[in-house]
Amino acid sequence: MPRRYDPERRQRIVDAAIRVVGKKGLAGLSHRSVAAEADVPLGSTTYHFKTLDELMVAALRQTNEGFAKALAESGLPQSTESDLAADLAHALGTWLGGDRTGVELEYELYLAALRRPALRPVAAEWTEETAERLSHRTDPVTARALLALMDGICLQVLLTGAEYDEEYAREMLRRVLEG
Amino acid sequence: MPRRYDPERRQRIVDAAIRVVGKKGLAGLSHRSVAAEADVPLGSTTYHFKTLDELMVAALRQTNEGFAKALAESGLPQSTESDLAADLAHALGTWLGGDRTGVELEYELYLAALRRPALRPVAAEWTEETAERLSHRTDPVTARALLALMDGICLQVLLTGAEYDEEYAREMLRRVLEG
DNA sequence: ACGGGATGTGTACGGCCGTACATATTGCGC
DNA sequence: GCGCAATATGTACGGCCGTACACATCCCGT
Repeated sequence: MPRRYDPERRQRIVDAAIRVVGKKGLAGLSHRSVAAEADVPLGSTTYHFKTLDELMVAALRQTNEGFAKALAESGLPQSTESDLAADLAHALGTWLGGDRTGVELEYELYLAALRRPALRPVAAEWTEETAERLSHRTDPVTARALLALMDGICLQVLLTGAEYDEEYAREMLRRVLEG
Repeated sequence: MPRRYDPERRQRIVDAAIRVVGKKGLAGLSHRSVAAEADVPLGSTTYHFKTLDELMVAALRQTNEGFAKALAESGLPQSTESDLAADLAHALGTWLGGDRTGVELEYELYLAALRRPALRPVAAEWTEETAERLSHRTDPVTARALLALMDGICLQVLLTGAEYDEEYAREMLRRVLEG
């Protein structure tokens, strides 16, 4: 039974976990399904992640970092001159416009924290970090409200199947901003 | 094996399902767990609900109705004179203030619609109905934004473990209202 | 009152799950 | 090179799951 040393085994398992959640949903996540997706034996997933919660934490962290990077690349942090509401509405549009698999995955992991205490610190961390980024262009309290509104709008789009209306989002974000 | 005719069997099963989700989370919902909670044999749950999705739909509908009734009793629909933002913020406070089991249950079922197409019409229906109620005191577009903001605020409270800040909620709702 | 369809009940099967563990291989400090 | 800890692998066990099905019982139209 030949076996090679794999210094990135852990990372490959996390990547596989994200793919599994994207394809089959969080309910389809198991040590076995991840092992199959990552093409590693069952014992390998249980060795690196004693608990499914541990694996979810790693996956959620990774997806959060991915979104944060995408948000940073959209030029949001800087440019204190442009219209923040328009920028946010546009970023949301870009995010929701393409393949929604990533968005659904993000929210599914994010919302799993409702029932899994282990995930809650990660979710809270994410909210805090993002609010802090936005705080460069508005006050912290407003920043949190902007995030809340964006979350709510995303959920409405995802749950009702409605089209994303960027103008509507911009207008409502503007109202919160210019209260 | 004595067995009595039970004309409310189906309703009892739905009630049991809601209790199960409240206690063990959506992941703990199964034909067997519901049957045990409702004190009926396994075959009874599979007879009345061929699919778990069917059972979830019934449960989500019932919790939605419960919240809608609570919201109606809070006197929200009428009283076009009072401050709508304050009323909504207060209702949210009441809802979040007591036992959060009900709130978590509501959101868990609500958000399950992300991955379960069968639940999405119910979730969409709920959003539409509630927005329509609010439309009596503002325009429909603003009503949807108010709902989105309320959802986002609730999620932040539930996910970050922060205390609910009614003043903050009132202020942000006011901004959306008076934009 | 009687027959058929709706409802209730118990049991069994195969499948996926988490976990545990004995065993094999590898890396690395010494 | 040696040895020990870290890592990798395969297998097995018990548990919960959805589903199916045969059979019992009951309601209701006629």
